[in-house]
Amino acid sequence: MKLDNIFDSALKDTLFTDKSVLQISYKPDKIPHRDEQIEHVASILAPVLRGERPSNLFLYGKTGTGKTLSVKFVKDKLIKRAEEAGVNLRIEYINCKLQKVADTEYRILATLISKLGGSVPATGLPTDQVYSRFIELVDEKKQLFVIIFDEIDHALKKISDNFIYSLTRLNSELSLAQISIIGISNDITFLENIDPRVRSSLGEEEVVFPPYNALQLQDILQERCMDAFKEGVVDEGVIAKCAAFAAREHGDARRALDLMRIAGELSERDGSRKVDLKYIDLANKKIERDKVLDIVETEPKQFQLVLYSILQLTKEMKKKNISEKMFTGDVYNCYQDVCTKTKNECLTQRRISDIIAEIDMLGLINARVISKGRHGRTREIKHLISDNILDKVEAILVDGLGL
DNA sequence: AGGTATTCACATGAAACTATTCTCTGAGTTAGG
DNA sequence: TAACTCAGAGAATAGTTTCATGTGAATACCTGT
Repeated sequence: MKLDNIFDSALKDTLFTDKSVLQISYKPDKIPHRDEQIEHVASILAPVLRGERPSNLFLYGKTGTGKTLSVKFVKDKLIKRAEEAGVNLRIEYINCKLQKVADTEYRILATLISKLGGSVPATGLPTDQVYSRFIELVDEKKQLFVIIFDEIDHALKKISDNFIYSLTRLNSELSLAQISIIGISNDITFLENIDPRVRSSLGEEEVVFPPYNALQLQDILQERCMDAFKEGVVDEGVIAKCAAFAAREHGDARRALDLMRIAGELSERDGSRKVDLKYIDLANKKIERDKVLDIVETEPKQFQLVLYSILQLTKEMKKKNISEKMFTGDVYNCYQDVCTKTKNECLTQRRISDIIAEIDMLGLINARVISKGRHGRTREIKHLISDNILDKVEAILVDGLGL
């Protein structure tokens, strides 16, 4: 019986000792190649042990460079030491990217309050009341309060700058407690286009997390694989390749770990006793594939319509065997046809232009602005979806659009 | 031939409009005293 | 009477349209040799 085999192998032949080690949520007890940053952060925050307010701190670096991990690491140690030293210290971590948790001013305050042990209704209260409730709670005893805003750029896109600004100015209103803010962002340009007042108050100190290089990634993987996999399952070469893959993607450690985990899962499913080189390739494809499919599926209808039009046009071009270059105008015409056919409302060219630019940002298409001289300026568009998932993508689109 | 001016087909920006979701207020309701 | 609920006014927000302006180079048009 085939099923039995599957279940049997799931029970017996697992390659992992502890898969969670490779998951993002895992907190290792050492963080290789981040000593400098960790020390820096620690030295900035150290004054809390003397009961002084530390400077506000701003961290940036691309995804998967260990920002969150390092901060949490320092946070835990610091809390421990503060307890020993008898300092009243609170450090709260908030991820602004998680919608429903903290992507509006109100919600951020609400989460903070609930972490402080208070409670507010999920909705219905005026924001300034929540605000004063928060102040009240913080100020009820002498303490240092450090708030960590992860992915702060996400929040500030939606919320007005002066929320953070007023948070930083809050100290003057507090008599007993003191507040410090740690902002984490993976968009380096983010600080440049916000209110300068916020910039200077938030960025009293800055720490940059550079991307890992291939060798460092290799170290990290090595370390984790020792705990995650059984012995002899993963070869040196496999780790090296995995590191190389991730290093190409701006040194994203998260990516490297995902790759490793999925490669492990795939080879386990195959009943292999080792994680082979080929599984890294497979895993890479799978990640890519899942990412693309996920994007296509979750984008709004108008995006799907545009993407569908682009795919249709590519097909037509191939049939007629002309070069597969297409321009905004072509796409718009095709899009209009598709809209009438599917009875969707048709947006302006202006909007489609923006949508095309956005799909470009998502990496599904390549849209380059070129000038064709007398024949105007336009975008030259080409889709980047690899052939082996084209059918799947199309199926999703057809399904989603009710064609 | 070489230089300048035009012109195309959109790109890019700003402002206004619209529909939907959130916030906030006060009236009405409930339960306990 | 205090607490709670809930409808509807008003504000915030996202997505879009309208209007306006900008852009790079192939091409048309000169100009003097």
